[in-house]
Amino acid sequence: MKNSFQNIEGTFDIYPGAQRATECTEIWSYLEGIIDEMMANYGYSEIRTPTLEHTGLIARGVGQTTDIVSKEMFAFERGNHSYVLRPEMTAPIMRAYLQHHLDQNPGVQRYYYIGPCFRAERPQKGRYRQFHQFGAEVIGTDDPRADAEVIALMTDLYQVLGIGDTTLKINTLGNAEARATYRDALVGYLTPFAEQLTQISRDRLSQNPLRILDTKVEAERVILENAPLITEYIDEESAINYESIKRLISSVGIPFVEDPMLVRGLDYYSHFTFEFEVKGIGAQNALAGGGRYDSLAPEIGAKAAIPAIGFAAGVERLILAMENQDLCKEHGSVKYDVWIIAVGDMAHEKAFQVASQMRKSHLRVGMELGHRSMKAQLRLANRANSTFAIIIGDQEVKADRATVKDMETGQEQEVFFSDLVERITKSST
RNA sequence: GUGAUCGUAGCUCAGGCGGUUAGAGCGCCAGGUUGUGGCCCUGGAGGUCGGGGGUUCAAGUCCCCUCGGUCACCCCA
Repeated sequence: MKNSFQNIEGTFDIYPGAQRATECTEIWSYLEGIIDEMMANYGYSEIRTPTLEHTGLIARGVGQTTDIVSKEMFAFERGNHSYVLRPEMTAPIMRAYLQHHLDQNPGVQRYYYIGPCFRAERPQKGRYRQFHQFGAEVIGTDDPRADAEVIALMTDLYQVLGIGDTTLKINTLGNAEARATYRDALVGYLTPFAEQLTQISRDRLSQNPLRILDTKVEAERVILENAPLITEYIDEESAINYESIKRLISSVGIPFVEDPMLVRGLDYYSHFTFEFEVKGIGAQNALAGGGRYDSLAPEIGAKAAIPAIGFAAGVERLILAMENQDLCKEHGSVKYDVWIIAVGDMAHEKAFQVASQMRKSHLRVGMELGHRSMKAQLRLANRANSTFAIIIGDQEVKADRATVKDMETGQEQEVFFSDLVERITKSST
């Protein structure tokens, strides 16, 4: 490249007309529009928090021993403070909730967000160093309907987008005591096999044994076949809630698969957890993941637990799934109502005024700004997919009439400048 | 962080075992039609062959380093 500056590894630009769907402005706009609409349908309000947070918030919230905190953070020092580019949004949102006493608002709080997150991993398909997440959080209730609601929300979104082939996996991790008992049982079971485990799993045996459950190493999976299941250790309240959630989502026709090995990699999850997967987007097939995180609030400064449930979904992965299922094509180009063609200095000024007037009437107006031939400008009108071309030359300025050309039929008509807006508005809607 | 693989025009790619001014298609610009798009024809612009170093009379081609892309492990959205 002649240009010596490039975007940083694992990041990418989003620009109009990009060949890759994940880099194409039009696809992003379309998707963001659908997400905003869906969230509004469900009564979720947008929340925006800073990209930068104190390192301590993330370390405490997400968990010191998680991979995200221990090796994937973009953190830096400045003055006496340590900052991070946020690797996820749930902890920041809970921080904002506590900081602004949002529990004082009436009723349960429902939020959604969309924005960039950062993790220092080696990039691959569906995984970038700067990536985008959108998600929803319901804070202030432990009612199973909240859990079922966020599931329904995601399911509806996939349906509206037309995405098929998704699998919903669900599990419950129980309360803290249940998990501790299970953890001991699992460690007890796995310790005799320690010699056969990978180094990573051996470390986890003492650090975070539940993480061993989703290993991909075949030998370890074989060992795990006879391991105790968390299902046998779940506390009664969790079990009842879990049954309610299953009943609720079944009652609205949402299929799911129970997976007792599903544990999420962030420390704040407890009770209900879930994950949406899709085929065909590479090894990183998790479209969205989430669960209940009642214990997050006290971890970052609240006096007591605050019941909450939410999920995070990857925007890039969603776009990859759309692309894979051929759902990106029709969102490729902007359609113009009119394209104004001006030849000559007098015409240029007139065209500027006409464009201004038409734009005030909410028409989509395109116009070239250089001094190019009529032929060239018509070609642009054609490429821009415009319904009409309005031709303004010396003749038109003198006659006080523009030539309006229907780009599909090729038919032309002379229209007084004063009647232009009305003429176009009538026929373009 | 580990590994594999790739890097030639804006894009997709050709360039046998090193050998003249590095090519094509698409796209872009202009003209063919002195004021008319799509199709067609003609022409043009655009490349220090990712970057640096080395071997050689000679490197896009061979060697080393480096920077990126892609994919997988790992992890997760």
